[in-house]
Amino acid sequence: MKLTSEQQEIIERIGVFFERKGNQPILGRIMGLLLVLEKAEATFDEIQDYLSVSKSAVSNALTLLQTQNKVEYTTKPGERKRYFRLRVRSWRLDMQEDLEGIFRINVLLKDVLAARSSQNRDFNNCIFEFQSFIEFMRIEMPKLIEKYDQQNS
Amino acid sequence: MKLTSEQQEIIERIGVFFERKGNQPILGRIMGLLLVLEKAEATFDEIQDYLSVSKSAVSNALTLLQTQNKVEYTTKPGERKRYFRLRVRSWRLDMQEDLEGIFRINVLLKDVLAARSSQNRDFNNCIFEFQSFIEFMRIEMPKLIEKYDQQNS
DNA sequence: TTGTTAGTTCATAAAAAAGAGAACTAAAAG
DNA sequence: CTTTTAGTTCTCTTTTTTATGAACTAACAA
Repeated sequence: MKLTSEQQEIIERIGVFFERKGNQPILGRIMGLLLVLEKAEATFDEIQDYLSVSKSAVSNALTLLQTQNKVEYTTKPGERKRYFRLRVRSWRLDMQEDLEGIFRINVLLKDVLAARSSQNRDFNNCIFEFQSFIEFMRIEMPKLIEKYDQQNS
Repeated sequence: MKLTSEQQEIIERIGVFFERKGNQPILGRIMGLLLVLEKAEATFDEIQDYLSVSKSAVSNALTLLQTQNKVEYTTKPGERKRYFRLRVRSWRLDMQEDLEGIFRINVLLKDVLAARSSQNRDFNNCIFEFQSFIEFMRIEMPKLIEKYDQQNS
């Protein structure tokens, strides 16, 4: 089975997206592949074939994706192969973590302020204001998520 | 002038924070340095001294930070040196961009859905739900920011 | 027991990123 | 002008990342 050029293009774009988050290229492409395949799953060697990468690269990538809870596998009775697929359910948590990651500058800025004398009031204030803004967002974000869940229940 | 070990430690932590966002190590350290210095500014060679890196590394890093609008410089009458400092005011916009970056998976997932047949309904639904969640966040986030600005005006 | 399949591990090659240091340039100072 | 200062650019080395291919292992199959 071959991928359409539309599928290939999406895989590359998703690859780049995850690569920019600090993952190695193959990880993103595997995610893309599993998103794009109709069955939404693939065996080890299918992944190898579709993406034309080496066994070891696939093995390492899958191990990583599994420890990151992004991928899991099932087996089928009487078959030795594993069928790998995305754990889409966990993505919302992943995204919340990503957001937390952005907001984590907050902690650093608090420490910066603690380490600074009160000498340069203007600058300190500037930092403080930004830091308050993040604190606000950090507190409101969970409320927003709650709101969403109430709307959709 | 020397940095205290507390200052050095904060610089490293801020360095790592920015490095993990995909910037090269020196960029983050320069940001950290400018956050930690009482004057909140430094000349080219002060940066070199404090961080003990080469001229070229400082030059490249500063150029980059300036094109990213993270740093600017002023000059003082009768002096040829430039005084580099952070553009803290723009950080809120930067952060909004970072958030947008996270939410951009949304667009990709829409394209994924468009490229998929209706064959695998379960999976499609799963993607669609996640995608709706992001769309919700993406719409609500600006409102949240507005709310903050109203509270603090 | 021997073979086969499915995947892992290890040693290394290839490519990319980060940074150093010297040569260079532009502008102001003497 | 010539010199000095401040910063830039270029070349090359070091380090890190990414991926390959071959050897290896575990489990089941014949």
